[in-house]
Amino acid sequence: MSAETKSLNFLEHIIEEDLANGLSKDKLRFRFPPEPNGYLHIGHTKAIGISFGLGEKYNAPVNLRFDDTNPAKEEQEYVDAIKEDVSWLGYKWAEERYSSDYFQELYDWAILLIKDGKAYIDSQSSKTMAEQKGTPTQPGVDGPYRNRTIDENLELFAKMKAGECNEGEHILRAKIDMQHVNMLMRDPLMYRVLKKHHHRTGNDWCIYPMYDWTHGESDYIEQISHSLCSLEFKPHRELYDWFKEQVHGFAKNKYPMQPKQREFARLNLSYTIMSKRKLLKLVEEGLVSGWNDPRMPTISGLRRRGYTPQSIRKFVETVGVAKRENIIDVSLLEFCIREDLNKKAHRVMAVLNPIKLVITNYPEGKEEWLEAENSQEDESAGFRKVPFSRELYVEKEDFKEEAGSKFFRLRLGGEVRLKNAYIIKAESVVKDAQGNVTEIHCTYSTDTEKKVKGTLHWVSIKHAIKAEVRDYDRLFTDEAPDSHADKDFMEFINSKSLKTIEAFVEPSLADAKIGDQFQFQRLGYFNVDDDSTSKNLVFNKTVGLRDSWAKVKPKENTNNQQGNNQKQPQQNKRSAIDQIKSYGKKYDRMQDDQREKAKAEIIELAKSIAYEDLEPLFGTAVKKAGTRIITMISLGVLLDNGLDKNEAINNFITKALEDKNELLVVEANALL
RNA sequence: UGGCCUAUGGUGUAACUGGUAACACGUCAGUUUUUGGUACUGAAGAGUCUAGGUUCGAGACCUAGUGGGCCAACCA
Repeated sequence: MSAETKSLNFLEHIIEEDLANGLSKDKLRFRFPPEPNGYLHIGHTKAIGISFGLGEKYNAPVNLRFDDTNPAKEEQEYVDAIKEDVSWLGYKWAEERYSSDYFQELYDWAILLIKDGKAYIDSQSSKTMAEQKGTPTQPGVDGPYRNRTIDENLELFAKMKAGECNEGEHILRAKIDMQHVNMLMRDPLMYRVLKKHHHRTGNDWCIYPMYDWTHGESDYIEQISHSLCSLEFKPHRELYDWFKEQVHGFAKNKYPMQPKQREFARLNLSYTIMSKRKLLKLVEEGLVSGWNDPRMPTISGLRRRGYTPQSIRKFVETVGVAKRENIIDVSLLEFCIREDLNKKAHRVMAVLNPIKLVITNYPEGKEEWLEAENSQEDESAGFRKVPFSRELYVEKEDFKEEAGSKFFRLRLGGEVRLKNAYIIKAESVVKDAQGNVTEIHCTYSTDTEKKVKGTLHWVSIKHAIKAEVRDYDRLFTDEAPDSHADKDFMEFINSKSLKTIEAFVEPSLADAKIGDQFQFQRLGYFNVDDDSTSKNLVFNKTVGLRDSWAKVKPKENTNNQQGNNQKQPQQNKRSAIDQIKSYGKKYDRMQDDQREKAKAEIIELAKSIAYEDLEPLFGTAVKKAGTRIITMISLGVLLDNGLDKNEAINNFITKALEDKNELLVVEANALL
């Protein structure tokens, strides 16, 4: 129960080990370093949660650092949005920093590196340099400028900085090793000429440092103890360390601690994408209303949709941290927001798909204001009044003329409770020319103690307020839209991801404010959208309630069968021989009937394997009887299909006959 | 023809320096219920990718294989 019993993730293990090895706890310092070139998304909340979470756990400072070294892509708008999102999540950064704060210091160090013979000016085109770089499997070759004199390098670098060079004319690169197995170590670029206005440094600079040179040294300047980033930066670590060691040589008095980069797997969510570039495309092509469209996986989108900071933090916490690729099921995110809103949201009644219901024995013109509980989860939530009258709206789905015993809602002749009101009985219906029910006529009873199976929500027609409700579906139809080599993620766009509904809500909602959150009873959680006005209320459906009725309900579930589709391909993906092998692991421990089934499966699978697949298993260790048995069974199938016995087969069988495992002996005998 | 990372129920994470798998979501069933919600109780579901090795003992350590990911932007 207590926090200390919770097991540590691998990053915490690393930190604990460092502390045990003498790192002082007050030296711990982390950072979250976004590039201000887009909005933060749910994937970033993992990185944020890790670094800020560690900060909270160890009471260590966490800087928010904008990695702003590419003026071509970065904008103040993004800086502001990022700050808003991080604050909204409830995290407090120790200091707001910018990589651009360090341009001068970085430049000074670059000169020292040149003087050390560790960096040089290259003056070739990017294309020829790329060619000289080789490929992951082929080493690179040295370029013609690699051995320029230090003086010449210094002079050219100064000219670059002075604005005397054009973009692409010269660059500064580190002198490491063009034959290095790690491509990043093949004389990486440190500076390029970029005659662009920077959102903070204006036109002060016309050379800008590259990521590898900037990022590590920014960590170093800020004396970050653990620099945590996602897995794709793993290859950069070697370079990170190389730069760090060079600079530490000049600056160890000023900056004693050398940071340590460690990498974790980024978060992926099913049915959405996590790439700023691709999200930008959705925005630019108008497929969503903006970065904060409620369907977007951005923090601002989730916020507008009605997700709370607590729910997102809980989500990130439950997801955990490790180093393997993952796709997290959206149902976990949905669980987190339901759990949070269940405690907080007040219950109200709203009818999204109305049908008129008339209570024939309720006097015309009469109205009553009935007491309704705001939340059964929170006693302090109190009560409100809801108006009741002769004519109501209820959900179309809640009525059927005839229905099976599993249908707890209203049917002709059946009784049902109206939430917060009376028990009614359906007596008759009115139909239009096409035979559609347009009105349900009921009688009511004031005996509310009576037990009935169903309870319906409703709204008094006379008092109800019209409201716009936006119902969202997932943005993509594929579980992993950007993981297909042969298909573009845009092909999986769900064209029906937004449904606008004209709904009727109870009058207490008249003064709901933007951002207010409610549970529309029996339907789900909804919040008041930014577009809402007092004249035209707009609600977003944050998430539906868990709905066990939907699972029982026959057919008509059109697009909710994704769950089944997944299992098949996963199994089919394993080759027959692998499936057979996995039977082998447990074969000798199975119950008789299970074993019969398994054997039949194995015989089936064995028909599609080759002898070459099987032969290596002849050498299986004696103690692994199961594997040897399944091998024997499979071998039998191959022999039946015309395979000739050879030396290896005979040896395998002979050896098996002497085994102490009876099952194996039986199978071996069968092959004689 | 390379290097690095990774492999545990449907999903995600655990298992302290080796002692035969736990938690959450999801699924199923029951109880409660003026929400087919919530809460509570219970169940099913993996023997840890494969093979070999070290060991009294391996999910953990070693080797090889297989699957997945990353690495050749004057992006970060």
